[in-house]
Amino acid sequence: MLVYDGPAGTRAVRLVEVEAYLGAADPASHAYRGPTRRTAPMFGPPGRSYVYFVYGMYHCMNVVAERVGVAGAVLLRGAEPLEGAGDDPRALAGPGKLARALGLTTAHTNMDLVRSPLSIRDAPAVPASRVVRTARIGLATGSTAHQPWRFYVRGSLGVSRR
DNA sequence: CGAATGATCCGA
DNA sequence: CGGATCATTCGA
Repeated sequence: MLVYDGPAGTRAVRLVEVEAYLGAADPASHAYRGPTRRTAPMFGPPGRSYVYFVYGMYHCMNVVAERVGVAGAVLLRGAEPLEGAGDDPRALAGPGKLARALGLTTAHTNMDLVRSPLSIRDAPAVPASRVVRTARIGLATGSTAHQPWRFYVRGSLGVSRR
């Protein structure tokens, strides 16, 4: 689950859809061409956030997943509301909508997700039989475009495309 | 400095 | 399928 104790109170959601992004080996990744000011968190320590702004109006959040110097992150694409996040899972179905619902912006990039108001915590385990693995969404081109690096919980209304 | 573009979403 | 809308990135 993802918890944000922010200015609007505590908001908690149960993550049901994610995608993995690598570095130099993944043309679809922001980290493909090496670190920049924006993507620096992707090359930093694991367990921190990487939030970026795109299409002039949306923010998307990732969880950095590799050791320092190695790019790797998990894009949070969908969730179900638990607390303070409304009661409609469809409002959390999609990375832009998820970030918006929690009130996340680029100010929340590079935060320590273990010890900060924005945190990732354990949630009840999901049986492997309910986890679906598919290709990632919204990628233009690239050799990794068809890799099955998207995971979601079968049947959840918080999944962006079903 | 200018131009292109994007890990999206919504509405027609 | 196109438009919204702008920070970031790359090339000149």
